[in-house]
Amino acid sequence: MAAPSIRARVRSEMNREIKEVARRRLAADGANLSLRAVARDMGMVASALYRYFPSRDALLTALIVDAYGDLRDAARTAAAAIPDDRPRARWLAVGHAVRAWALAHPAEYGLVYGTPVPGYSAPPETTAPAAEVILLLAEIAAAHATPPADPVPAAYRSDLEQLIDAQPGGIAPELLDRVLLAWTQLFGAVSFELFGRLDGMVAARAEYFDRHLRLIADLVGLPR
Amino acid sequence: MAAPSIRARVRSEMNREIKEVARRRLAADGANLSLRAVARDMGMVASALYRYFPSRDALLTALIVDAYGDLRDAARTAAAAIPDDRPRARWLAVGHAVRAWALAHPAEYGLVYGTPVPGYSAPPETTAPAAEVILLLAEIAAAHATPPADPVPAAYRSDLEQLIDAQPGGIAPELLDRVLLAWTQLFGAVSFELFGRLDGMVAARAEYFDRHLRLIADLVGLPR
DNA sequence: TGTACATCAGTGAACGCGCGTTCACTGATGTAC
DNA sequence: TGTACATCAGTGAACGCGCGTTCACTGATGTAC
Repeated sequence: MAAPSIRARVRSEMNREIKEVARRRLAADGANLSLRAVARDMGMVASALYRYFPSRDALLTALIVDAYGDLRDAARTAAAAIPDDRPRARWLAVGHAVRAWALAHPAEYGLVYGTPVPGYSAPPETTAPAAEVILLLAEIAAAHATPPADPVPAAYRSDLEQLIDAQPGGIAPELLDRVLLAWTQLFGAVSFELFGRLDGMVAARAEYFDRHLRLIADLVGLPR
Repeated sequence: MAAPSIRARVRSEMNREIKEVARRRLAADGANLSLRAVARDMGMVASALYRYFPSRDALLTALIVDAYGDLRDAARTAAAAIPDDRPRARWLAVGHAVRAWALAHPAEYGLVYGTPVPGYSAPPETTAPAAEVILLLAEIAAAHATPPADPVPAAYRSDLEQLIDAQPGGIAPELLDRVLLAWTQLFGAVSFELFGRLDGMVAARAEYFDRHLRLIADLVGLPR
């Protein structure tokens, strides 16, 4: 295979830089990304961006896919740093990594876990990356957790079974139930902090979040 | 006291109608409320709105205050419908009422519990109404719940003590801790559903939410 | 009860700004012979 | 190795739209005498 041409290398470097600049704009202005603002920051004319992304939505989509990927990497790295025989510590590490990533990249977090951007509907290519963190949580739980046996209502149970069919990994519905609940609560806690709901109430943010994580770990049945 | 003049009555009716129309626009377009769109929908010219609200932000603020009030009313009504000696049922009723209100008023919910609106910072008059649901949850819990004794980290404990000083109602810090956690998880679960995070995963939304609520009730220590 | 004046809701034009996207173009870089 | 041609990144003007806010104005409604 031939080495990529100079043009191709410059092109992909440009691609990267546009996204980088767009992330900064997102951080400054919130979710309403403006192509013209991105172009200004790059010292180009707005129409030049169309060489790289066919539309504003395409750029947004790329940012979303990147955000999921970054978040997954942060979570995976944190998990890998804890030995396999300390599942609870690993669980906590993943949770704290998710929070740390969100605090470091609030705009990207908002893009992905915040109010949907009006007029933008996430294309199918964003749905697979969206599930990555759940999968990681499920892995940790499946290997080590023993959730309390607890009957699951029928309609919801069939949702669980469909998920298990789609992503076979040998997890019991009862455990997947707990993993989903845990996943919802994990991101609920992060969003609350990030979107300012704790302002003026809880100053000890890290401690408060850690408390959530431990209760969630209990919920999933991870050994203490 | 004199009866309000016709002019005053018309004026307050107009005020009400503007907010009503704004809510509908919010529902259609998401959080980026446009004054001109509201004016169009009312069949007036945009500048006429300035007779009623001094700026777009003032209108947003009014909508936020109203939203908190509505949500509180929905929660209070649900609580009042359950006899005092069935605290767990009352708790579940409040939770389901919050979710139902959010599903019925997604835009207003997003305004209040979603990603902060860029360029708008909530003025102080919105902070008191924001706490209303917590207070209701705390009331139910304080009267009936016995949370597991559980040491609270020092920094976070002082947050709790400050909250108790600000709103004295004879609640123990250990219980307020659980109420805050419960409140975070309650709204986390609602937001997840509303912002589309469950799409393609959980179809049995009500059952899933109910599961959250029951676990949260356990967490707070409400008797079964 | 009638008249003069003040209040105030709503109009319409304008200011100055921002936006996404299109299009014909220039000029540099790469490719084929 | 040199030349002719194709590719393609970036420009700049333009289209058609939307926005919040201001301002002088008209005309109806209310108030004071």
